[in-house]
Amino acid sequence: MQLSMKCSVAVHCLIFINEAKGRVKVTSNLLAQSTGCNPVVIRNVFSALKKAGIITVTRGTGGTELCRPPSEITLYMIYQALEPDGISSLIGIHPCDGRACPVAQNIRAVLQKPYQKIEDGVRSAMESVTLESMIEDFHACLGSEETSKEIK
Amino acid sequence: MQLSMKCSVAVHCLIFINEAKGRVKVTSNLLAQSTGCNPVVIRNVFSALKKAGIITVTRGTGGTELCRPPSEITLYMIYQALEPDGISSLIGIHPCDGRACPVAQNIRAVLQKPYQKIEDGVRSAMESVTLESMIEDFHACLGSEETSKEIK
DNA sequence: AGAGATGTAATTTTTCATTTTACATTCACT
DNA sequence: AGTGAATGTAAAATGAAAAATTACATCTCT
Repeated sequence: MQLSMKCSVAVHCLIFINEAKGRVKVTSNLLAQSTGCNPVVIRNVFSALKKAGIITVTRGTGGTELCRPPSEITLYMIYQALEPDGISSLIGIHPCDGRACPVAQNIRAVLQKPYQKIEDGVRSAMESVTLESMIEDFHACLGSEETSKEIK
Repeated sequence: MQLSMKCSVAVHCLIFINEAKGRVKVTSNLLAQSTGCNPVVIRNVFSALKKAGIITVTRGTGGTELCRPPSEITLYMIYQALEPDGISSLIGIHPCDGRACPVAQNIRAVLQKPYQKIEDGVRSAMESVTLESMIEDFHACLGSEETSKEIK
């Protein structure tokens, strides 16, 4: 199970929303165009980000905005919003519970500590990345291109 | 893509091999019983661990042994043996290359740094776990059960 | 030669993420 | 009120990757 593409789509959306602020009304169709996903996928991402308090979405007429400064939005918040069972969904253990072998009976317990370490490692890495820093990097990318195109 | 179950199967196998040392000949059929996997799955895991210099497998007559002390075998070595493309196979980016939107054109570059951080976090977490420590934890599990059963 | 293993290619099955369809709901504007 | 353009979600369809299985070649000891 991959650090699902939803996460990269979400970052894409958030950067887009930030860039569009005050200029363009950001709808699920617009972002579907930009990301190459189906509008429903975008709406589901919106829904998750909304529940997590990261964006507001106005019903009926449409439009999306960040509801806190990018410096306060971490990659971990974004990830958690989209994968509620967290990082454990990245990690699998083969099922071998009812078996006579003592290794089979205890493998789950033995792996718990290492997998917890991995989870902690991923979490702290993700917490150290803010949307702000990704936006800065995005601008740096734009700057290094000869033509810095506008979002139309 | 999950931190594939192969990894937990491999740890299972290695603990088993360690426990059986000098007592039982460890065949793919035996470990298939213990893990609940098909013998071919076990053989494939063996094959990967062998290439990585973690175990030796004797052809023809059968049997498997660790070829270095458990303190020198890290979880990262095991993982790497089984997933040659490494941790990047855990992480995905939605494909949106040929699109006009500047966010789409640069999202890959923007995510590279954060994803590298995550990879580093996972790697160092995995490097800090040795087979020895997992074997110790396994023994602790055994000790805490009233009947500490033997591998038969 | 035969029994019991491993080694591996190739196929089938299963599982799961993703996409899509469909429709109810909401809001603004006329 | 009524229409148009959105969002919100459930549910079904699609597709792709993982896992299991089959099959058979190869090896080693007795």
